Amino acid sequence: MKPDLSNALVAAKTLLGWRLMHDSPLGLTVGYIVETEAYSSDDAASHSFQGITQRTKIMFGPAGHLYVYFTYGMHHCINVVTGPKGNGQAVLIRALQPTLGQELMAARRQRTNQLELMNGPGKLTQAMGINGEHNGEMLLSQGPIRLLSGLTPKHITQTTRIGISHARDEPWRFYITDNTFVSKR
DNA sequence: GTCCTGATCCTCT
DNA sequence: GAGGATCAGGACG
Repeated sequence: MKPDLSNALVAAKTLLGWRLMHDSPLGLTVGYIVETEAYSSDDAASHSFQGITQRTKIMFGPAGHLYVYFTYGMHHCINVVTGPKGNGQAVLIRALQPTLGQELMAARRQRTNQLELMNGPGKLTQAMGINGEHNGEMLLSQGPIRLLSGLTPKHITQTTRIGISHARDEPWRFYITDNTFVSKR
């Protein structure tokens, strides 16, 4: 079973309720995807807007790969590449609900509050042990980081994206309604 | 709860 | 050289 990654907007909604798994040397961590943002090819807020660069070339590759970038001098964020090859779309994973490996997540995060393990894009990469080494990983095969089917959310809330200065009025952020593990309501 | 700030460095112009 | 798809902690109320 594979998610519909034909375009970023569809994929951002589809991926809610899917699980992200990382089978690392230290142990297994898994969480439900509860919050996403879509970044399209003609989107001024997208890293791909300026065209292919060393950093963004993964975004222009085939769908289903992991795009990892480093921001604010200290945080990694992860995206699922979507759309046709050469188009430059992706879905940012903003929050996960922990389901397996909470002890390892807590150790990596130096936090024990379950709600604060992965309720933000920088937090979840730290909790899951994902960094720049994983840029380009294939998520739909038997690699160390994978997408697994999960639940179908009852209700989805659509709203504007967080932390951007361009295209800030576009309602391209999605989260599972009433889920307590999202980054912000 | 809200607001403000410092930390810290990669990427592209 | 500027800016960034962030986070945590402190001040304040």
